[in-house]
Amino acid sequence: MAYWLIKSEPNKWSWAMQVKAGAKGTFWNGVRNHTAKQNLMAMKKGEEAFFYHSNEGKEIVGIVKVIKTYYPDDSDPTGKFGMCDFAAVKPLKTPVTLEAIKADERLKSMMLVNNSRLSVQPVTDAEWKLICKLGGI
DNA sequence: GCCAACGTTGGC
DNA sequence: GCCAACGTTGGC
Repeated sequence: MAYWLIKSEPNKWSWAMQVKAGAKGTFWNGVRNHTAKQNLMAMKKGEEAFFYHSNEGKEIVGIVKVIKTYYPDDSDPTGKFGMCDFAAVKPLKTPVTLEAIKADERLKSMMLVNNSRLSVQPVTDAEWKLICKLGGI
C-alpha cells in the first residue's frame, strides 16, 4: 500500500471543493510533467494521498483516496497526459504547513522540500504516519 | 544528440 | 512581484 501527496492551488481547486464533491469524488488533472504522470500511473484504487495547498496556505489540509486509477485526459490536446479520480476521506484536524515539515528533521528528505515543483509525489510510510500525527489524526 | 533559450511553477 | 529551479523546446 503506497502513499502519495498531490498538490493543488486553492484558487483553482481547493480542499473545500474536493469535500463538496463527496464520496464519489472527482477527477484530478493538471499534470503536465512526466515524473508526475509516472506517479499517477502507479497509483492503485483505494490508496491514500495527502492533499496539499500550494501558493496559498502551503499546507497539507486533508486526505483523499484513489477511486479511479489513471485514464486518459480527453481535454489534453497532446494526448500525453491523463488523470485519476479522488474522493475526500477526512481533513487534518491541524493542517501541517510546509514550514513545519521543513522544521522537522525526520521530514527533511520529503520530495515536497527538495522538489517542490513536482505535483504528484510518493510519501513513505514513516512520513505518512508522522504527518498524520502532526495533523492530529 | 547536445545545449542554449524559454516558459512555468511555487516559495519567498 | 520577484526570482530560482526545473522541464521542455528547437536550432545546430
